[in-house]
Amino acid sequence: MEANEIIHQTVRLKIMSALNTANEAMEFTRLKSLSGATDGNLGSHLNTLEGAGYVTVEKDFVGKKPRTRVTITKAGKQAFARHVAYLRDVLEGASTGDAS
Amino acid sequence: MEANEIIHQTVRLKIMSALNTANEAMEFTRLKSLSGATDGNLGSHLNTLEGAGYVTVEKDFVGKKPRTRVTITKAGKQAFARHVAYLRDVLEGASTGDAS
DNA sequence: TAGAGAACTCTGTGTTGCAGAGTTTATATT
DNA sequence: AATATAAACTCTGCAACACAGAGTTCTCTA
Repeated sequence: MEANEIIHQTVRLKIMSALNTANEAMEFTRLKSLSGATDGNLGSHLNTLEGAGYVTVEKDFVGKKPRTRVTITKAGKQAFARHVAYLRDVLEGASTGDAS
Repeated sequence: MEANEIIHQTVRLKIMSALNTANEAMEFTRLKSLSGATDGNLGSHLNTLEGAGYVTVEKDFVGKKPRTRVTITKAGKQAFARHVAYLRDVLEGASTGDAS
């Protein structure tokens, strides 16, 4: 089993976990305070996740304020679940892994 | 709670987890096959971990062959346990964290 | 008109991770 | 004696990354 380096990165791991748990769209602002990232940084991480097909990003306006909402995709959920399984494996020494 | 970036890196996470589980010295060669890292890379990761005080590295000779053995320290065990707790927190959405 | 907030994009800097080459020491092989 | 092999490195690039911070667009509010 292999680590998913896209998901493993700490900021993205927080984002993916939050989205996975929420199971519904979350706002940019929410993710920002949750992850502690700056605007630019968060935008870039979301681009990475979107590029991987793990999240979708929708922009609309509420009244006149822009709103960006992020939702985890099916592929994202699967990749996340797989990575969590990988972590469990590694952390519990469950892998008897001798790759030699 | 904060991520431990030293431990979080995938190769080092594997190493720390293996050492923590083994609870005794492990050989360089073993860690190499286990982590999949190249010689140089593994050496450098071990330096990082040693520099952080998470492992001790002992060199000796068995017969005439050099042997490097790596052992997790008390501080290493603590840091590892804390990071695992952090991961559990993040992964289970246990942190209601709003850092705003 | 002057802020303020949302959600960026862009640029620059510093840090990493990694492969691969070269090094040391010692044994085994021819 | 010469060669090869193994262990465990160090060193040198290179490419990717994370991050801060500045600048931008749009709109509302004071």
